[in-house]
Amino acid sequence: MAKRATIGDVAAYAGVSTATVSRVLNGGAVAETTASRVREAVARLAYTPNALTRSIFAGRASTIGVVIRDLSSPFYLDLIRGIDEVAAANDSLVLLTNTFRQIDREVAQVRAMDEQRVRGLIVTTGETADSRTRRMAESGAPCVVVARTVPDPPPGVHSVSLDDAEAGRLMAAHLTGYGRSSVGVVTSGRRPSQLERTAGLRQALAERGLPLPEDAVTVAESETEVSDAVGSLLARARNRDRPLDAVVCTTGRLTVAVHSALTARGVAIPDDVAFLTMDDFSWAPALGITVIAQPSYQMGRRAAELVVERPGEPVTLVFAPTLVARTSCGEGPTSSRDHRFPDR
Amino acid sequence: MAKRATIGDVAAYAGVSTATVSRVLNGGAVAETTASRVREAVARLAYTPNALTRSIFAGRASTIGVVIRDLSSPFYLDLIRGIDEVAAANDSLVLLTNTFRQIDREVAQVRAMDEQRVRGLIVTTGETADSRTRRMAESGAPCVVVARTVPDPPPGVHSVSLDDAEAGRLMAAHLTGYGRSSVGVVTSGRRPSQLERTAGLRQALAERGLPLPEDAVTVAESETEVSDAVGSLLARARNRDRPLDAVVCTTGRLTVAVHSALTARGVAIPDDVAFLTMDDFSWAPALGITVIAQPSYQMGRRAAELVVERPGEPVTLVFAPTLVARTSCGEGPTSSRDHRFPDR
DNA sequence: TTGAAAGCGCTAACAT
DNA sequence: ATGTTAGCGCTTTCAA
Repeated sequence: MAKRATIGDVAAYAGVSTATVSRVLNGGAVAETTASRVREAVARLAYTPNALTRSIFAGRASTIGVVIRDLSSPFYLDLIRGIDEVAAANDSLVLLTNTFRQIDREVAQVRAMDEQRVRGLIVTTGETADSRTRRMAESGAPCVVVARTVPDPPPGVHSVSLDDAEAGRLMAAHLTGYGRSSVGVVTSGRRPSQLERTAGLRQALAERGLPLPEDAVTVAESETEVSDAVGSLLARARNRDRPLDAVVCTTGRLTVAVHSALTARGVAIPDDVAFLTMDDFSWAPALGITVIAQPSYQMGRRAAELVVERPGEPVTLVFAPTLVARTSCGEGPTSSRDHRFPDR
Repeated sequence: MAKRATIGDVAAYAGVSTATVSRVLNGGAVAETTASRVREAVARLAYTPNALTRSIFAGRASTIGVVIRDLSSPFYLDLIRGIDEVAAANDSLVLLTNTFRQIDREVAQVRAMDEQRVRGLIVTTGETADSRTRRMAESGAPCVVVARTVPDPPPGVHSVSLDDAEAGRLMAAHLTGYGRSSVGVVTSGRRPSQLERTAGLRQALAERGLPLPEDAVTVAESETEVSDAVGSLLARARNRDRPLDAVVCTTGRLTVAVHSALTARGVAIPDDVAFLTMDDFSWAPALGITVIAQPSYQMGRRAAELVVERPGEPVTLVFAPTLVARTSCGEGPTSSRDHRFPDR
């Protein structure tokens, strides 16, 4: 196992001091003849500077930490792509971890990022990790919370999120515009974003004189729970005068599962029920599924830019959702060509 | 911007030496009373050890570098999930970059990983970066090449790949078993894996007396080129006695595009042509698309394990592809229930 | 223009 | 059981 050349080796080989080598590497005043001798030595010894040691001086690493809850969600994938692009343009690498939706991992991983002295942190975690992100921000590492707003953020703590209530409202407007009035919801738990989407939907429905009763909202934490959730929605409707004519899914993660559960039960989309879900995805055009899209790639870019640009005041960025109409809610008044996905 | 507490601050606060603090942190022999005083100081000062400085001693960071060609491919996503899982179990973080299929980025990013003194590297790059990975391996950072085998690998350089020729053979066997004989291929360029899949397909077809002429194989590098590729396949078939009855796509990245191109031209699957593609994906069951699946998650795990376990001899792991039969090649002899995806 | 030397935050011999 | 000291690989004064 060959030892790596250090700056000292290069200096010795070139017959200069380490200070001189450092200068030619980082651009100081060096005579051209000396410099070329050093470059020669660098090449000969295949010297690769140690970024770790370098960071010790800067006080911080050049990496951007990213803690993702669920790598399998298309939203997060595009988010990462956006982050990565900005990082690459700023000579940063991305230190990535996946929490697999486990809170204890979230905390451990944010701590690990802190230990790595990341230049900044982008997290999609719950509030549990907030105390640490605050401390990190204090010590000079900007933290950007994604998919959630932070109440009363201190300097250095920013957030990038979607206008979730508006997403719910868009859903209501679209559905009612297509003549649907009895909506069932599959949602995925207690996260603020989930709750606000449902709340926005409920409010906008109410404004149109349509109630969204509590038992028309079912919770499915995982894909396996979706089938039951959809079943209960369908069963509930059967006991009423007004049959279910629309199913809304508030998280892109469960789109496949909800769609499958509906299809498996012989429900025709959109003839029996309209189907409307969150987050655009590559197969949505082919399947004709109408979605509320988040500009996830842009959100990733902006999050990374906040890390790089380190604004003095806390920044709260709320992005607007857009509805991409296809055919899963029926053929409606306006039918425009659909070439919206992908958005890069 | 509050300065961070260092080990020296903790030592001073607790009235001990830095060596003692280091011992309680890393488990040396310390009197319980002293230790608790130190822990108290750690808590008071919110001391978080600097992993960077630590790595300087170890000679290496605790991070695993991962260079991915295309984050948007489902194959790579699951690969990363596997890597991340193993990394987390070994107190490692994943340093991730996306090359966006640009060769110059590949080289720069592998170099960046080297500078970060990653504990090991997992790359999906072309041969261009091989000289560097060899050097990294020499200096003690195991490198695992994914989706490609490395000819004559030196110690520390491993590979994890799919038996691509076998994938092609599986395709041929399935298609012919379902009575298809005139196959068209959409492939994505000159990568070895792509070529071998086509070669395997051609060979197995030939064994059954079915030629796969050169012009039945079209290349589409990007999604936008797919429509033309599919068009030329269809046009070519029209000028022959035997119409096209199967379309094969050799890369999961282009599945949507090929499927859409076919559908847009009014081609019925599987009635007009059978459709067979690479890589399982979450919508495949719903769409009834038959695929050749790679155990991408397992491949990620094994790749990361090679980094962690650092075997002395070069390891070449070739995984077997499996065909997941659904309905896109027609209803065939054996129809088994399909619950294969996901595989975690 | 260049070198000597101090020091970044931490660990690991070596003493005590 | 604890402290002292010498680095790890690099940058950066401060002199020369």
